[in-house]
Parts: sequence; C-alpha cells; structure tokens
Amino acid sequence: MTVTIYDVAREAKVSMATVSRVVNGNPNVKPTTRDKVNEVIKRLNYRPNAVARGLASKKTTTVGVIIPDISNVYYSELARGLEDIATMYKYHTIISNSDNDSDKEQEIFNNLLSKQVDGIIFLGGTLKDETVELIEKSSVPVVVSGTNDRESKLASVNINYTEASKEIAETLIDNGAKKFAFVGGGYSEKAQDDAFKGLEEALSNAGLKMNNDAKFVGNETYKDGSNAYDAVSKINPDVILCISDEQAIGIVHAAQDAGVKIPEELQVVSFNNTRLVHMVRPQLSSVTQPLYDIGAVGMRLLTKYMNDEKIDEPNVILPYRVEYRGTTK
Amino acid sequence: MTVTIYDVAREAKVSMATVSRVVNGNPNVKPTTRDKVNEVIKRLNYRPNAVARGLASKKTTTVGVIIPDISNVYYSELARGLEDIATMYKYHTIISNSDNDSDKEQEIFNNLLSKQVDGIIFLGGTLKDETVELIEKSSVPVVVSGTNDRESKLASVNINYTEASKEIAETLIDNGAKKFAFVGGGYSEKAQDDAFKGLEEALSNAGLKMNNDAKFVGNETYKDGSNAYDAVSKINPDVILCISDEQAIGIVHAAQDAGVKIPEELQVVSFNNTRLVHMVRPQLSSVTQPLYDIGAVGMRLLTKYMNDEKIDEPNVILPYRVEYRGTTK
DNA sequence: TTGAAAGCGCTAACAC
DNA sequence: GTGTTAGCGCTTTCAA
Repeated sequence: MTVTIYDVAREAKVSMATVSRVVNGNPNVKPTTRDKVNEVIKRLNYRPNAVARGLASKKTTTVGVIIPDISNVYYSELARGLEDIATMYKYHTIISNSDNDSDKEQEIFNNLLSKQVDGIIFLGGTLKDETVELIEKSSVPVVVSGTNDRESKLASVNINYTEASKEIAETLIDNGAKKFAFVGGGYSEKAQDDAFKGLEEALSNAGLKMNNDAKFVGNETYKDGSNAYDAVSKINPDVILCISDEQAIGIVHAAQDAGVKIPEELQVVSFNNTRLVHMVRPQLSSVTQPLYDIGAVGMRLLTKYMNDEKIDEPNVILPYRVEYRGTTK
Repeated sequence: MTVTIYDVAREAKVSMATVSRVVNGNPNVKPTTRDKVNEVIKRLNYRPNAVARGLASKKTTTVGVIIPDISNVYYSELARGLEDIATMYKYHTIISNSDNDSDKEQEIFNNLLSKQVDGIIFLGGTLKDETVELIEKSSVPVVVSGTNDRESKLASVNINYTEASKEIAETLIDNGAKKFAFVGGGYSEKAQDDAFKGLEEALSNAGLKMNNDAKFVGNETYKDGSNAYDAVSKINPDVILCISDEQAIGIVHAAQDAGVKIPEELQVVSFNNTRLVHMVRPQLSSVTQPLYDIGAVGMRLLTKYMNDEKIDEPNVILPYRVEYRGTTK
C-alpha cells in the first residue's frame, strides 16, 4: 500500500541503510548509488514516514507552542514570527491555546512531551509558579517569548516594560500631565508589574504620586475598556497607560462616548502595538514592540538550545520605540 | 532513562499488553489489575510515547492546518474555533502558514502527510487547481473551512456570500443607493466571486448596472484600503462593498481623509466580521459571519471523516446576518 | 562505501 | 482476563 524505505531499497538493489543515508543527505554514498536511489524514490513517490523516523532517532522536528489565545491579535502576531523561523529551521509547530489557565497549561505541556516535541515555546501569558516549576524540570528546552517569570530564571525574549513605561510617563509629565491612571490586563502579570513600576518611578522622580483608585486590572478585551474607563475616570486622569491595545481602544471610545475629548482632555497610551493601533482614529499612541521579532527570536533561541549551540544570553531584551500618535498631545 | 510501558509492566508484574489496555481504557481488565497498574503508572510517572503509539497504531491524533496567515484576524478567529474542537476530540493541530501561495500549500501538504496526520483542514484562501487536485487524491480526509473550490467538490464549511451580498445590495438600493463599487482581496477568490455575483444580481434586478471601473482587487490589508479607495472613488460610488474588514476600514479612513462624510456621502459594508468591526468609529456595517463556528464546524466535520461517521452533508452552509452599523445610513 | 541487524516504544492479533 | 509475539518504518551502530 504505502511505499516504505524497504520498497525503495529492494527496487534500487541496495540496503535500507543506504536509502536512509541518501534521504538524510549523508555524504558517504557513492554518487552513482545516490542517483539510482533518488531515481527510485521519485519513481515510487516515496515519502519518509516522520513518525517512524521520530521513534528511531528520538527527534521529531516538532516544537510545541503554548499560547493564551491565538485569536488575540497580539499573540497571533507573535505566533506568525515564531512560525516563520520554525519553518526556516524545518520544524513544525503544534499550537495549543491555554486561555492563560494554569491547569490547561500543565495539561498541554504534558501532552506536548508525550508527543515527543524537541522543544517548547511558551508565548505571552502570566507564568504561574506551577508552570515555572514544570518548565524548570522539563526534559526538553523551553523558551518563553513575550513574557517572563518574575525572577527571569527562564530563557526568554522580551522588551523592557519598565523603561518604556518610565519614558512615556516622563515625556508626558514634561508635557504637563500630572494625574496618571494605569490599566493592566490578565495575560502577562510580569509585563504589567514592570510597566507599573516604571510609571511609579517616573512619578516619584517628578514628586508626583498616584491615587489609589488609579489602577485597574481587567481582561485585555475591547469590551473591558469601558469598565476600565468607568473605574479610573473617577480620579479624572490626564493620562491612562494601558497594557493592551484592544482595551485601550475600548477606553478611548468609552471616553469619547462620555464626551471627553481625546487627546485634549485625556491621553491614552498602550503597550501592545498590534496592527490595531493604526486602524482607529485617533490613532493610538503606543510602545512599538517588535511583535513578530519577539516570536521569531524566541524560536531562534529555542533552535539553539535544541541543537546544543552556544547561548550568549538566555534573557534577550529587544529594543522598543514609543510612538506618539493621535491619542497624545 | 525515560519510563516505558515495559518498565510499568515489570513493576506491576503484568504484561505490556495489560498496561496498554489500561492506558487505552480497554474494559477487558480486572479492576484490581487496573488499579495496580494505575498505581505503578503514577508512581513511575509514566507518560505514553505518542510517537511509538502512532507508529504501531497508524493513528497520530494530529491534524494538519493550512492557513494563509495566522496573524490575520479573520483567520486567527477561524483557527481558534477549530482548535477548541480539536482539543475536545483529543486531537493536536500542526499549523502552517501558506501566504496563499500554491507552492507552499503543496509543500506543507506533503510535509503534513509525511508527519502522518490523521486529517487536514484547509482554512480560507483561494483554492488553486493544483491544490484542489492534491486534496482530491489525498490519502487522509481533508475539509476546507471558510472557502471552497469553484465546483464545491470538496467537503467544506462556508456561508453563502452570494445571498449575503445580494441582500445588502437590495437593502441599500431600496434605500436610495445607485452606484456600487466592489473591492475584493487576494485570499479567497471563491468568496469574492460569489459576493460579486450577488451584487450583480441585485443590480440587474433593479435595472442598474455597474461601471467597469467599479471593481478593485487588492490584498486585504488596511494599507491597501487607500489604494482601493483611490481606484473606485473615481466613479463616485454611493456604496463600497468590501470583502475584508481591514481593507474596508482602510477605505473608510481614506475617504474621511479626503473629506468624504461616512455614511452620508459614502456607505461601506464588509464581509469578514472580525472583532475589528466594533473597534472603529463609525462602526463598520458588515455581514456577521460565525467565524469561530466556521472553524469549529469544519473541525467537527473532519472528525466525522476521520472516524468514519456518517456524513449528512459534505458542504455545510452556515447562517449569516447583515448588521447595519455606522458606515451605512 | 555498503550491508546486516538490533532496536525505538507501542499496538493488535492470537492464544491461552 | 491476560500474556506472547510480531510487527509499525525508520536510524544507527558495527562489521565488512
């Protein structure tokens, strides 16, 4: 029925070992033999069985990807970057959605190991202790992209949220802003905490301080933007810093619906930099993160671990820029 | 090193076959034996090797997904639906991006087959003849979701673009619109052609006809929206029908930048219904496709094929609604 | 440069 | 209800 390596060997009058060598590009094959084998492979339309190969070689050329939600623009852009590099290095990716749920993460993790993946990428999301523990004692390399554990013990790719947040706050303070509000989402607590820290530093340096009611933690959705706005608008902020683009857009619209002029009466800056920032009017001021690259570099880092290459730096920090668009003065 | 079924068998003083039965939930095992085996499995932290299982059983519980671009909101929403159903049925998904490129599609297809996937889902995208041919002679079941071949030979899940388009055109004609423009994208030619057909029918029924310059085919991106607007604005249309949300939003903004009032002077309706439609102001009038369901139902259909269940109807047409929001009068 | 043969870890008859 | 055994299709020593 299906053509196996044995059929090719018989037809080409060589051993299975030789066919295997040809298929795997082993140089120790006489050119004439190689040609003969290749001819038969083509004629019989032989396609190596990756499962059998995986069993024999203990390598599946497959990596697992654990992602909170592939339909979230932020994550799907990371995923695309990762995918492209995986393809470049001849890896396939098994993607599973965790909804940032720790139990699901662990289940997925174990499933991926049972599938014998060569490595795992953990995209975004909050890294709860149990998950970090699982990663630390993993039998295959793991890289986290677009997030990190609190102590940065894991191999990771990220931007410096603290610095970005601080820079934004300083700029806007220089520009006259005094009252800041902060809206975090549920997915990456590390990013949120780091960004909040940067904001606090900038405020403290300027002799300002934040109102206790000025922080809201929501769920990073457009709809939740109006909840966020309702919550923080009580303190009448000059600026709202918001982790998620979708939520920031929700905030902008909620404010506008309430008759607040943006950016004149309220400025909004977000951190995700998905393609959405350009698709709304006024265009959303944001930290421009290299999303595609965060995924791509994470995957590249993982390939290094999988091939036992030298790792210069397990915690990669990628550059960012702040772009002031329509939602800031 | 790693724990195998053999280790468990030895430790539990039973045969491998019995362990296999327990692991696979085969009822022909005495409860006491089952308990004993389960205890050992837990104690040794045994995790079945899915690769070995795949080789022996010729089933990998893995499906391949070929998608034009996971970072495109439309496709990532389909992907999420599909993923959830796959997980529900204990399948994993290997996702690969094709960029709607026929060569890549074929390469991915063959790679997936070599990975011994149990089935393949083809998401969105134009089905070129070579791809259709590949699918037709595939050794594993294939379902196409969110697109179809021109003759509907393949198992598929879709909405009726012709009907939707016709309905919109009729409604807007009743409402006074006379000059229509149409903007298609690169990804799904079938959808585009069907939608165009519906528009033509409605126009013809109303004794109207379309200007030759009123059709533009672009690439479904936000940026391309301004190209599309430049192209079709020459005929001064009352209405632009646009397949892609992103592109439609680009059109709206290009028009607004040119001083055109929306919806008073120009109405815009799109077909994709991604979450973007709510995130712009004015909110985009659109066909509300059940994106998540198109993916989910496609996956469910595929599981039926993979398990040799009875198929009632290989071409599933899902219901749609038209929602008139801010970009129509 | 090539071949023989022993697994990789599991499932699935088949026999008991 | 349980065990024996022959593969699944390939890679990888080891020897020649």
